[in-house]
Amino acid sequence: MKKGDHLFLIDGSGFIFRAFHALPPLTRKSDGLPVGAVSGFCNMLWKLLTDARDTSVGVTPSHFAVIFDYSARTFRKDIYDAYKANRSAPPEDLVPQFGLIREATRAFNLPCIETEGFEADDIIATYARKAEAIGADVTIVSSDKDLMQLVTANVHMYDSMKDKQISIAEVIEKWGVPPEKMIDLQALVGDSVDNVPGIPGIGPKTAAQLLEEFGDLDGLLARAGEIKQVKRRENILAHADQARLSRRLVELRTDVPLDLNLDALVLEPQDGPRLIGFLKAMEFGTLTRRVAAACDCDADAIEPAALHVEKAEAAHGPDLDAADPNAGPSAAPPARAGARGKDADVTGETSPAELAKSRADAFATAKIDKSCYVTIRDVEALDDWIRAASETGLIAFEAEATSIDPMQAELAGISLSLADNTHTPAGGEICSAYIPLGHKSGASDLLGGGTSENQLSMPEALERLKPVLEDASVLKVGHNLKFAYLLLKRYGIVVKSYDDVMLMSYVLEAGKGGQGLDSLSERWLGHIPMTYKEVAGSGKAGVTFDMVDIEKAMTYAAEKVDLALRIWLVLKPRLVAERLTAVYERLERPMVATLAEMEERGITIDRQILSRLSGELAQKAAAFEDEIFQLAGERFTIGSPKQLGDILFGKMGLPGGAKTKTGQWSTSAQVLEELAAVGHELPRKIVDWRQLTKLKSTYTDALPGYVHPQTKRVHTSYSLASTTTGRLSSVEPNLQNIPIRTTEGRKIRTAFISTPGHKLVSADYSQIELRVLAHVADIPQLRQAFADGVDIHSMTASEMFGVPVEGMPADVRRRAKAINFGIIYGISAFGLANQLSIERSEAGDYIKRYFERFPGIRDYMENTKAFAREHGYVETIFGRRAHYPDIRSSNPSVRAFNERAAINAPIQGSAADIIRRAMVKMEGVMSKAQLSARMLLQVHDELIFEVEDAEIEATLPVVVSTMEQAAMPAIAMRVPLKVDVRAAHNWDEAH
DNA sequence: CTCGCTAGTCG
DNA sequence: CCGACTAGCGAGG
Repeated sequence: MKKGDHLFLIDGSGFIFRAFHALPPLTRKSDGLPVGAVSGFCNMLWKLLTDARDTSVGVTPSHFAVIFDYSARTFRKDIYDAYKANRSAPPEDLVPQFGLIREATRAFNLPCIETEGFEADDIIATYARKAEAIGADVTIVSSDKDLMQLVTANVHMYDSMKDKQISIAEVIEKWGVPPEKMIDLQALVGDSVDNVPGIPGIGPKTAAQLLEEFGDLDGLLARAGEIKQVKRRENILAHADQARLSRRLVELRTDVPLDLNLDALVLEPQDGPRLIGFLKAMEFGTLTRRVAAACDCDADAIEPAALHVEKAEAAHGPDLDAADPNAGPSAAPPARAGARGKDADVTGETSPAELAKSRADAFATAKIDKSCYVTIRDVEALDDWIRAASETGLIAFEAEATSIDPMQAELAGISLSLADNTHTPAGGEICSAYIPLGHKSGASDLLGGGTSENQLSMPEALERLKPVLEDASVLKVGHNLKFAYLLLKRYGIVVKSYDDVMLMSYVLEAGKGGQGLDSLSERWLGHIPMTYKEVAGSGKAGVTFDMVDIEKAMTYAAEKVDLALRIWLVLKPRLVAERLTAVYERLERPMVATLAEMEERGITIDRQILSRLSGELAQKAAAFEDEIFQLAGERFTIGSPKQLGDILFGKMGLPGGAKTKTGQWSTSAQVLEELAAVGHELPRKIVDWRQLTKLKSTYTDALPGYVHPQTKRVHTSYSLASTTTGRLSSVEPNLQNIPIRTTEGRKIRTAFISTPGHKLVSADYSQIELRVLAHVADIPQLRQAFADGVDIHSMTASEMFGVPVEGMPADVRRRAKAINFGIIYGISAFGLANQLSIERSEAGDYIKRYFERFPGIRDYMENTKAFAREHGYVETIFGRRAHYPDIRSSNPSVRAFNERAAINAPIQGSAADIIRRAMVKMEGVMSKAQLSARMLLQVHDELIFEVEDAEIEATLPVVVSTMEQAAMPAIAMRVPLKVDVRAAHNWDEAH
């Protein structure tokens, strides 16, 4: 150790007692072993080891040790027999945790120090003084007053639970004397807990005053006769020896023989797998996840460690304070160690599945009590909630705003929900609060409504909330967190460490129903929540949330977070039980921040181009309308399929083809094309008119309306949980269906442009779904074709029809291409016949021939169907599940439809997983390569970036390799992935 | 004003 | 034949 180093000394014994009383009585899930203090201890160590700079310690440790009391007689007992004789046995629930905390220390690869005959405090004192002598700085992690005598300019204390540093000034503030006089002060005051006698009638205030006047204890005892107060003078004179004895008891020894010298305390790197093994054995899921992420380990692959400590008897914890001190609504958070009911988790569960079940059962019937919801209107109450969140490390939150568009919304308020003990679901206290921040006075105010009275100022509240929202050691729970994430990012808060119950449910139940908070609440809690409409009205009578009466808003907002927290408690163990944690952690949760950033960036569109196109389309469409009315002999609504059908198949008597499922004549493009092909003029013009009006109404007219007033860009919103297969979807506007297949439509893409000095880069996977098929079904010819880089449709045509690839007629290839797509879609003769406009029997022959050539594909399809029938779901190569409950339907067409979807889902879903992996990795890859490329859009198999001109050349290969390697290392694909990439100033030319 | 239907855009 | 979203129409509240 040298000058400038920084030694952290953890008062392990002190921490155990304090954590035991301050933290919720957490028990290990599987056997009810009390582990609350161990959990708090591990979280603290992790935070100090990874994040100490961000705490109020403000420095990173170079040396680190955890010090414990050696549970035997100490030298103080020899001095004074009654020393610590008042101490009662530690609480029953704490006993097994002593050993576990020592194990935890070793699992963190930290020195675990204890010396017979000395208390932890003496060892700490010895190390601190030695380090100080060398010129190193010391932080003692403890809030014990007995250690305050050690504080100097270079030795500080740190209260980890309050995140507060204790330096000279804090000691003076608290005790009225500087640290070096703490020994004398304690000698005068005594300590009834430790049986340090002191002098009767002298408390901290008097002691400080006396020391101020007489300098120190010796000075005081020598001149005690000068004291005016009779009783006080007599007490001091009578108990002078007692005070001297007390001083010997409280003064810490700095000469303890040390087994490890200072250099041996140097901070060693973490042994990730070992630590994860311990944390898994303790069932500390959140911390396991964090550690795994930090050390880039796969937690799922690590076995829980075998603990050396004897497993305690599974027992209920003691019923601490039975009464709830916070009965009745108040703006105070639920008591930390307060009332708790039956601990449903301790009733003998042994497996994650059983825990998941008991949680689900407990919550399915738990009553939701809205009477405990509160409004936070003052800083004190807010601070109480924030402190409680920091202590429990878990809080549900939601941002309420004036719009469902996070790019336009203004914050109206924030709701919070805390559980006093996350492992006492049914009986535990879950309570919620709403912090109104931007509410306006009601509409009755003719002046238009000013800011409502009696709410916290938004900047002040956000300043206080920011640290906890950005604190990686406090898990934030929410529903559809991307909304709050993006909204708060606009307010300067970047939420760190979160769980999204919408995504958790999506991973568990995609295909089984909606993932809205209302659906989840009904499904898991049997509770139907208030609707937004009930609170804010709708349509003409609707108001923005900031105009809603605060009491009403509070109930609605507080209920939402209450539900989110309960759903989290139900779903979190289910993820583990169903072995879906990796899917959630790798493919879902990281997408929240990735997509929020893409949405925030948006893309520039050229409104002039769109406006010019709109004009052209309007002119052309008008010309078609005239001609259509001429040919029809009357004016009618061309856009009405019903009216159009009457004209074509009624009045004009054309041969009607297909009917829709409601019995109407179909006027689909396919029907009209067939009529046009046999020489009818009107259907052709209808088809053309439809194309023009579609382009105009859906794109050229609509897109400019989405340009953001401030950013001047278009910000789509991606939905992470609306498809069964794992694909994203894009809304408001949908930027995943911008035209490309016709030259007219394609022009719209020229309106998507890069900012000056930049280009748009489009990178798309080539044939990713067929490659996935070749991988999962393991088809030799397909694998070979992709390995050789040959045209896959030509290869298919060649195999099926015996036509050489060289000089293949375009039509033969077209048919093979349709068959290839059909295969991915769970082919049917009906569908293929429709697609190719051929007879169903002919399509059937094609399929038969295809399966003869590629029997592995038929096997894959049959196996997938059988799996889906048996399990009700299918899986992607990364383990994502897509559920098809109707695959067992007795209705043959419903069943067949579900079978086709089930065949398609692993293919489409695996491709979706691959591009998700690429997206999650992309940002880190770019920053590592010191490139500033910004990912803007995702279109299923394509990513669009905006890249500075000077960096294009360097960026393209990075994009390509990140995308092509995206399946690795989780899956080594049997076929290569191929990515095509181009840069240009607009999307049309880049694609 | 809401909702289902038809149609058409994309991968 | 798979997966999405949106516009316009028109029926029903």
